[in-house]
Amino acid sequence: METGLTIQQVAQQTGLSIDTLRYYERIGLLEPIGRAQNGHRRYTQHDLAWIDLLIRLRNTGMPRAEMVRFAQLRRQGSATLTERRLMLEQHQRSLERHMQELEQHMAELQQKIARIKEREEQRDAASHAAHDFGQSEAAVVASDPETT
Amino acid sequence: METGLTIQQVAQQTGLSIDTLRYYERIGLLEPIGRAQNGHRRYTQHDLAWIDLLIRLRNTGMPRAEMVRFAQLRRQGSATLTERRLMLEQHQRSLERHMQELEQHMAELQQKIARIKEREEQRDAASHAAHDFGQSEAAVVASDPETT
DNA sequence: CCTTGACCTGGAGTCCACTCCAGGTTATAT
DNA sequence: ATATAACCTGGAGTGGACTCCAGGTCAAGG
Repeated sequence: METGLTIQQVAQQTGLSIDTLRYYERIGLLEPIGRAQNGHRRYTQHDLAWIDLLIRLRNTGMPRAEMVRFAQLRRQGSATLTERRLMLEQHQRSLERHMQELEQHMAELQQKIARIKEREEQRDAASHAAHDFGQSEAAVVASDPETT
Repeated sequence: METGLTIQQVAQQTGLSIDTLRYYERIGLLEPIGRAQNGHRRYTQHDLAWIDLLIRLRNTGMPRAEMVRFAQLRRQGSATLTERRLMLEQHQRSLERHMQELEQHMAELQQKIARIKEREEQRDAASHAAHDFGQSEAAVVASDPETT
């Protein structure tokens, strides 16, 4: 069985580093990868698909311990399908909540930016006024309480 | 000036731990907080508002170094308003991208869950068949290639 | 007077998720 | 024959973000 992808190829295709791939194997996120005669890893398409799922879980914030648990269940075969589905559904719900929070934060950031714009205009107006009336820069700056 | 919130009150109101509040001050996310006569910190509403912004930035994934930079600019007063706004706008754009990625991942998770459901049904059908034909559990499990 | 509770400081420890060695093997190119 | 490249292993190091700890101060209550 000399087919299969080298660790380098998998790194390129997945965007994970070679070290990370070996690390994932060490901590049990990947089952032991098959080897060529020379001892080098050879990844199957099957491995690839699993790695893609891992990346998705990681990028959606699933904690490492939970991913390890998920990987363990997978190794136990189809008897654990339901448990795995429940885990994913649970994760999906928490992701949904997280995304709603992000929306919220986004809106607040938007407001913050708007307030900064206002203050930029005030500042510029004040500095023009200062210039017109010969008021000192220091006094102008001091008049800005920098409230947020 | 004996007014202001104790560190404990701020911890409760913000959800940050007392240790985290002190830690944020150490690394320069918070300017040195005012003290009561006995040396205890007293937080103003102004501090509170700033902490809320920090939490928002943190929760939307701004890296610590960038937050420190932002805090430094803020200490320099209104002259840096524009630079700060640009930072926030930039951050907002990256957050937007991140949220789109999450949407994408969410959709893929959804598909994954659907495929697992299919396999659960297949498995159950197979196990009933096995039962009907007296086929062994082991053989049924072995017939599942566990492809994803 | 003594304890209790809320705080203080500087520094060490923890967890996560990698990332980087050092030293070794094997296959290929010059 | 040897150098280069691509791997291997076990283990140490890193950076971020806290979190915990030892030892100390201070004000109020029993």
